Amino acid sequence: MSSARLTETSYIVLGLLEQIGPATPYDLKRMAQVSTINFWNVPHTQLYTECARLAQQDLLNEEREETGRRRRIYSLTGLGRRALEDWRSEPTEQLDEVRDVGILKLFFGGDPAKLAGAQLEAHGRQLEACEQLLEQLDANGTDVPRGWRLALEAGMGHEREFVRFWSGLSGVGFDQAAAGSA
Amino acid sequence: MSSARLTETSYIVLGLLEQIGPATPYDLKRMAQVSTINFWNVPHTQLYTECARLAQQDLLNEEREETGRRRRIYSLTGLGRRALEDWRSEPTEQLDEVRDVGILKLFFGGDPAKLAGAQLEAHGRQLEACEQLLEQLDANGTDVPRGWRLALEAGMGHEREFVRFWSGLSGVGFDQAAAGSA
DNA sequence: CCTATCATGTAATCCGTTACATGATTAT
DNA sequence: ATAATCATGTAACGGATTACATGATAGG
Repeated sequence: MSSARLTETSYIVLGLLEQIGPATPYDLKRMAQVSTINFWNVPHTQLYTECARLAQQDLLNEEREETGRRRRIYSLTGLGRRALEDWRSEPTEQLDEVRDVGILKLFFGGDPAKLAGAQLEAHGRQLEACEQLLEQLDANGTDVPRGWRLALEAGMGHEREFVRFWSGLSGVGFDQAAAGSA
Repeated sequence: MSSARLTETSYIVLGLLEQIGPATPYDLKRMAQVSTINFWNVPHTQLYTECARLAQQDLLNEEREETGRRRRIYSLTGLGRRALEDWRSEPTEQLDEVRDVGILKLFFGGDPAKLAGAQLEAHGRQLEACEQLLEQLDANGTDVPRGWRLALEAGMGHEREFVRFWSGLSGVGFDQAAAGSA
């Protein structure tokens, strides 16, 4: 009913619910941890509030367990399903920024070599984690959605690009970094 | 005085002020448009409020024009300069996500080929804009800070990676995208 | 002189983060 | 049983986006 705008977080909730069916916010959290977490993390508290918000707009159905914990269980309504489909089927030209604190420090005069050391370390670990996740996906065979794999590969591409970029700076001192093209 | 935490936006303001000296928020906006804007945009209204906030913490000095518009002019205090230096000289292992709506749609089942079309278009334009900016930087020769160029090159690397990724999907229909490794 | 656009700012709203808190479940 | 960790949430706060609004400047 209320016409508050839908954010990316909204679509993450709608999309996850479409894939697993009725679930609690906590279920969504666990699911996100092995899927979107690599490129779009959403803290668990937001999943609770976002589910409630979407329910208010009749995009989700909300039920409560009769017994015990009385957890809230959410599922897509027809309206929610349509909102998701509309969003998904509309290609976007939106360009999102690669907001990276390491690059920001570099921009404002941080020491390239020192930054590169820390960043290479971190991105290397991240890349390994991605590779492990990829293996898991492969192990599960065909029942993992196409998009999961594609998004993971996209993320890994950027990780490799980060590694490439920082590698070029890792041996470079303060002075040499200034040198332009030969 | 008040001990509110400093955000990346704070450091952008501090950093820009270090480079141009005393300036109004509007000056900062114009400066950002030819420098950080490519990888970290900050809306102009935030520059006004952020300057005020930093002044309250004694990180910036605030003066007002005597005449006419009575614009506020900000400059770094010693405290501000030190805060910037501390932040900048501390390498970070922080990994920021590449939150991209196109990838998100892909993840949730958007059509790879359709998305690729729109995304290639947009990223292609962006890459061109980067190249033009790079030429401008080169034209200005040596008085453009080292970090500007490095950050721009980092951004361009990611743009090229986007192009590479979506290119791989542009000819792919709904069905073929499912095919794994041979 | 009138209009349009640029310049400059304020205020409200809302999302997202952080802090906190308690009920289950498992391990020892 | 008790401690520790996992599960499940609520509430406060603050930064960021959006909407609005008015004063200068330039073009016609």
